[in-house]
Amino acid sequence: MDLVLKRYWLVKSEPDEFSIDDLQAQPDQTEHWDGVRNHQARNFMRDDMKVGDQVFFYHSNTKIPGIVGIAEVCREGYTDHTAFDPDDKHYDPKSDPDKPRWIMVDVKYVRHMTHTISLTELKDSAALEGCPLTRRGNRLSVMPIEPAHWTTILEMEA
DNA sequence: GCCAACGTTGGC
DNA sequence: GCCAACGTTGGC
Repeated sequence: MDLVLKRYWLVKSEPDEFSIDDLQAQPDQTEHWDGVRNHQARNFMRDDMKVGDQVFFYHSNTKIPGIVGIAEVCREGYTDHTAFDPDDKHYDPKSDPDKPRWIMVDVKYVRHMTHTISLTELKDSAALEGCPLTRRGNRLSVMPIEPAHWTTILEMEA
């Protein structure tokens, strides 16, 4: 067995587009995380996200933005086919099927948080200082979470 | 390669 | 709806 440290992540979604409830409602509670069109976020999915990694599910652009649940990676990076579909919202005419530039992973629902850990609470936590999420002006839709921060956030649930 | 203009994200 | 913070694009 590989002795690999489990990694932790956070992914953002607008609940109007795709919420934690939507993920739970999938037939196998699994969905591909398509539509990421940012290179840094893409690189995380392509290079670093491994099956079994734990993922915070974050709702953005909503009344109370914050962490609403947990998912886990169940398939590692592969071509995001939506980039080739002219009818798709995230169509990228410059993406060549022979040389795909966009990548997605599959995530599986694990559970809801007992309550939303709001962005306000996250910002107020001294232990989370320096976390990419609470950094000003952060727009990354996929970001790594340090193990210590993961634990801190879980403790905020209680 | 610089940088202004423009588009998007996302909190408020 | 506003606007700050970025990322991307395109002229030069």
